[in-house]
Amino acid sequence: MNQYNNHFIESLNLDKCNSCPVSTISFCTILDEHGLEEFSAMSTTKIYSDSELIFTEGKVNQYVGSIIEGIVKIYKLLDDGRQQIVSLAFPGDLLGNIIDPEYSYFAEAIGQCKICFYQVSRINNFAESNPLIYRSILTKTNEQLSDARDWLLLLGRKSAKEKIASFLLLLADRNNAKSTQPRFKIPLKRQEIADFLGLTIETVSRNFSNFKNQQIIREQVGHMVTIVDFNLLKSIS
Amino acid sequence: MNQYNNHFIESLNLDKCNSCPVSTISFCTILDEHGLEEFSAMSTTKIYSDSELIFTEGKVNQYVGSIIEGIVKIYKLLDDGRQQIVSLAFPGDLLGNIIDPEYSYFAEAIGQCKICFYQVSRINNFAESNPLIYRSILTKTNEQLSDARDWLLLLGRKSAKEKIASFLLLLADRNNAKSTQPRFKIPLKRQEIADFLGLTIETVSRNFSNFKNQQIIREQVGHMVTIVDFNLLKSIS
DNA sequence: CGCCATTTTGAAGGTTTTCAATGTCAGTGG
DNA sequence: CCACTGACATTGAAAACCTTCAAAATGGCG
Repeated sequence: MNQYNNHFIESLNLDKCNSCPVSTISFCTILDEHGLEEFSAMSTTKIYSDSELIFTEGKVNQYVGSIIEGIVKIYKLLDDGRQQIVSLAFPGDLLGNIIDPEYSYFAEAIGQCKICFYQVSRINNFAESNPLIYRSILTKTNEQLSDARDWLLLLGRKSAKEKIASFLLLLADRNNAKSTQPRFKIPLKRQEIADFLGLTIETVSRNFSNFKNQQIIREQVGHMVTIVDFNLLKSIS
Repeated sequence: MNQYNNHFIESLNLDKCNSCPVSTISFCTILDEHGLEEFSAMSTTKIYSDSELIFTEGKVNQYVGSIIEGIVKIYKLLDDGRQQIVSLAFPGDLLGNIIDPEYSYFAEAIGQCKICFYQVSRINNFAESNPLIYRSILTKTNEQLSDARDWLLLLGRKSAKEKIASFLLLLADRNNAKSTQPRFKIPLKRQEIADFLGLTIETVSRNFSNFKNQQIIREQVGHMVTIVDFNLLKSIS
């Protein structure tokens, strides 16, 4: 009975990874079957609903996660409440890190999110026999660094119009919308777009209106947007 | 003769690391004596003079470096020449990465710099027998990511005045100036400060003038600066 | 001393923000 | 079914902040 039960749990774990939609892009993808078996046994999957907090700045860094479904916004706050979104994390992206003693930002679900969590301490134990997991985490971290630096250029040097154009192209890219007229859902509210682009909600709204008037984009119900003139948008960005 | 020569070279390499001023903070610090011996044999030290280019965007990523002396600015450019400094790298900091196929930014020496280089391919070979080097690189990369995200908040949400204050405090911190009235050299020209803070040179100059008039800072010849009212500066930032 | 790069300062202008009001839309209850 | 509500988005007008353009001042160095 006990034996059967253990076997059952292990099967479940392996099934979980085998059926995981991000198994080929998450940081765990480098593991072989043996490593994955051990690794999957360490994981806990959790579902968050819209606007739920996942990490809080200042709290002890106990868990890292891998996003399975949904989008997570990573943001920082100033004392007076001004907010800056420093990253949007999509499925396959790593949430948190295994280095810092505490979280240095907030993470919040945008819409429903499914996240696969690991204890930081257990990852480090695991790494003793599977050190390549460090390289895999490094790869993910390096991507985030590269994205962050691209965004520094945007925040520091681009105009509002250029920022909005870049934002739309980023979303098109993240949605793998390869058509000449990509169509996708904008997952952020106007205020969140503003907090991502370092603008006010009014400036965001005005620039969206301009793009719509100039027929560069079209917006349908439910925040669906179509990029009508992709090349023009690219040259603006 | 050959034997003697080989031994001489190995001694030189070990000496190099033993006398290295950043041996306790660079990413190579985790290596034991054996690892360090092999590692140091892979390294090449190079000296750059002021304004010399170290990396160029788009070039194949062949080398990573560890800064031994001096400061390096990492920056990105827009097509029309607008520039954004995305990082200032100090002694002990890692330059470049071992993941990307090519450099995605420019790196330029600020003043004279001494840098210890390693071939990316050789680091990866080395890691096969010393995988913990990945964790060490991860730690450095993670720091850079954290700094980049702090800077996103600054660029996106702070006023010019707050930016200048934050910049001064950053320099004080990097100079380990723990006095109540820290004093240090500003290594950047006004234009570079502007490119770091997402401002124009005139705005930077005006805000420096304001701080000087309000006796918050004092500036001496040779870009030496004293923070007179540290707490005020902190509350402004 | 004079040159050149750099910095500072002034005045005008523009972009973005702020403040305020209006508009839209989905959900709720009369 | 439609009015009401509250959250979110848009629009307008004025103000603020930062930039742009221009000129003067400073400072290092031959």
